[in-house]
Amino acid sequence: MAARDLQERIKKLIVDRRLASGAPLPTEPELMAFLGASRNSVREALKALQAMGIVEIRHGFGTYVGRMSLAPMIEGLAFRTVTGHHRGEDSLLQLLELREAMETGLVSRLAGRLPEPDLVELEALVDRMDQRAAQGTGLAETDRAFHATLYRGLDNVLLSEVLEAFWDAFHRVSRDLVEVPQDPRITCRQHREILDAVRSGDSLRAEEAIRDHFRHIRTRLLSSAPADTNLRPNEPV
Amino acid sequence: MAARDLQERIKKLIVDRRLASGAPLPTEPELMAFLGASRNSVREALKALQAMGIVEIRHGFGTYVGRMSLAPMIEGLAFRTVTGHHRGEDSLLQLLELREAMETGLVSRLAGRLPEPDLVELEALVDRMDQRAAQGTGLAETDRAFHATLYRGLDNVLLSEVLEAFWDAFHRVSRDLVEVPQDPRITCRQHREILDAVRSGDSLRAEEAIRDHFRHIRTRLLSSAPADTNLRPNEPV
DNA sequence: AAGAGTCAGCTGCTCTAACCAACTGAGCTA
DNA sequence: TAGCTCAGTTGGTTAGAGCAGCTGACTCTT
Repeated sequence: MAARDLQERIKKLIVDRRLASGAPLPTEPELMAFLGASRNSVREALKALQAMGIVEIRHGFGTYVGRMSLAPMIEGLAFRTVTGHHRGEDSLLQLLELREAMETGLVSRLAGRLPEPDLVELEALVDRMDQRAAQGTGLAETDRAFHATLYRGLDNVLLSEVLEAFWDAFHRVSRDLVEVPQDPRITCRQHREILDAVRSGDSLRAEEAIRDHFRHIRTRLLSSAPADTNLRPNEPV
Repeated sequence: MAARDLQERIKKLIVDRRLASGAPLPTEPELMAFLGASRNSVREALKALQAMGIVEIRHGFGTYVGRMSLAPMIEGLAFRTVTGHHRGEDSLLQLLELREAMETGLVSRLAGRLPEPDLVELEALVDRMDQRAAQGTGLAETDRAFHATLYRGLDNVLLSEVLEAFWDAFHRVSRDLVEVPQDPRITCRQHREILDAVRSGDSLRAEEAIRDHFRHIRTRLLSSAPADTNLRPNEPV
């Protein structure tokens, strides 16, 4: 009865006092007095809020209002996908489809509207991808950066974060769950095509380029071995 | 040091033992023994997992693997939006744009592909909306049901849940944060247009119908008074 | 014999009190 | 002045006791 309330009351405290991200919360003893609960209960509430990214706890320093990133969502999504996969559902494929649905819809409204600096940055990223592909290094980082930079142009922080969150969840799960046969050169070519299409301002071409990119990933996914040997659903943060 | 680990180890336990949603977890004493931690620490870890929807705790009964719904994500998103709004950001508008971006992209691929039973159900919903509009009753429920039923046809549970989550977050925040001038008849008309467009199989028309719907909501949002009187960021569940 | 009431036992929930560990900053020392 | 040390703050962890919700078997009544 009390526990659920404590969380709500702490959230209410944050809102009422207009505490911004990074602002310090009352210390545990202060919260005990304010909420009229034992230290234990207060801590459990804080832990739950921490798990939601609402609060950030620093040992020996204090508790602060969290940055409220979508990190907890990634955790939850990743875990959900892993368990679903183990139960024989196509959860990973669904996650990929979710990304595809969003990105195909979004890239078309980006076509021709991306400012030159962003295009340059994307160009540089694709070049870097080429280098890495030649070296045989992993493309994950640059791929993530490419997608992040691309949708930054939408001028909607929330939207960008959601897209990145889905990217993170997908890659974390697919890395741990399936053996993906890499194919760097094709990936590079597809990203360059996406970039060119966006630059040209041709919405349909851009959309098709994204769709092609995802089709490639999906194919790799479906043709991959389950590789279910050693489970490790999550890496330590 | 230990606390973060405990969560991971409990998650690992769920994965390793292939526990499905609803399956019982070890009791607190058993977890204490298994994890080699005190009761308190175990409980804090469980509370955090509960906040993420990974675990479900039933007083006097036991702890179980949770349904891993996106409810926690709604919580987090809603809170984030509320605090952002108070800080003068257009967080609520961003949330609405996020929904619009997703739905415009998705409705086009639904056009002409929705099975007849779903169309009938949508028809019934719009009729019900008409009734309620005439009575002056709230449209929220039927609106939610309409959008949920619409995207059910995508055959992607995750996608549907994400859309519903965004719907929930948006409506919860907008209900608490701004005074929205209702306009039931226009809303009804727009939903009927969406339905007709989808039924006709005309992708572009469907997309435009959705866009029109959101444009209407956005207008109401921007023209509304802040209504910042009595904050209540979240209702008790 | 069938039904309702009761109680013992599980479960998780809350509290108290003590100590451990990380960090800060004032004061001391070289 | 530069560096160290140490006291005081903060959160982290443990222990043990009692409270509260639920289940199932046992008993008493009908």
